[in-house]
Amino acid sequence: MALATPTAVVLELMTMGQQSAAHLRELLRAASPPVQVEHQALAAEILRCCDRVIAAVTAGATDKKRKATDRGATSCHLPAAAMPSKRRVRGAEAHREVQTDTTADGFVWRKYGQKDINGSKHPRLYYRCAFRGEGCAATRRVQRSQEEPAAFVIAYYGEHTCGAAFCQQRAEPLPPTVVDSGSNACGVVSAVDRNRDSPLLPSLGAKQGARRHGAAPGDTSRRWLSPSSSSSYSSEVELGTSPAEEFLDGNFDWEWETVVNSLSFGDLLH
DNA sequence: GACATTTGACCTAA
DNA sequence: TTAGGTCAAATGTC
Repeated sequence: MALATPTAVVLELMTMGQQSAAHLRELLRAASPPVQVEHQALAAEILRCCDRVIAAVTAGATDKKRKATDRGATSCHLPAAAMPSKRRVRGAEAHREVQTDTTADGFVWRKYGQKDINGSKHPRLYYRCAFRGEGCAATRRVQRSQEEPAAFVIAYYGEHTCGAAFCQQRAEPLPPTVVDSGSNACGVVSAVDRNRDSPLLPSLGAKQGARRHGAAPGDTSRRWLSPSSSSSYSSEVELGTSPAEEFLDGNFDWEWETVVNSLSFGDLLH
């Protein structure tokens, strides 16, 4: 999904959200019997947030044009996370997505770095495909939007050869989708905690087991166990958790958990 | 003990 | 020279 500039994407999404919120507000106003005042206030609050984000992004874009020759992202109102990469010449050209609440995309990623970025209060996280050892060179860069904490700007680099080759060789393909907690700043209970006792996901929380079985090969190879060497390799689900407090503190230090469960994907997804 | 994550250092493009 | 991207040793967790 190749998108336009991140700024355009954010604007488009926020405009959609704004329209939806406005629609919701009108529905609540016209509701019969009348809904509670708090509900209307909530819709109005959502609308205000959208307005503010759009205003901020628009201002940032204007500022960016004005300072086109200025390298410093710090001087720009636009969140650094939404800025086009100033440089990314290693590897294939990226495409970029903005996702809300989740960074899950159906692939298994391994974090290999984190960097504080100038002008952004949230660090940028670097992931590479967990199956790098199988020759998959895909990487991605994840950064939470400064203006919209629930939104992640995710840039992808390289192509997944694991999905096309490695995964298809297996009787049990990698999950085509991901169970994700919906990392956000709204105090959502982490998926791990939620699922730990779930009868559907009996082995969630068996983090160590996930590491031993699921884990990705290659990379700094001495520490990576090839899935093909594991007799009990099973489906993996990547879960992102983001304690609201930590995020609000600007730490953005959520933990990615790679969790193995013994269920089929069909079971997992239904 | 085995593995994932963290984080400081290094590399390199702009 | 600066700062984004990556590496790899140290550390933490199970």
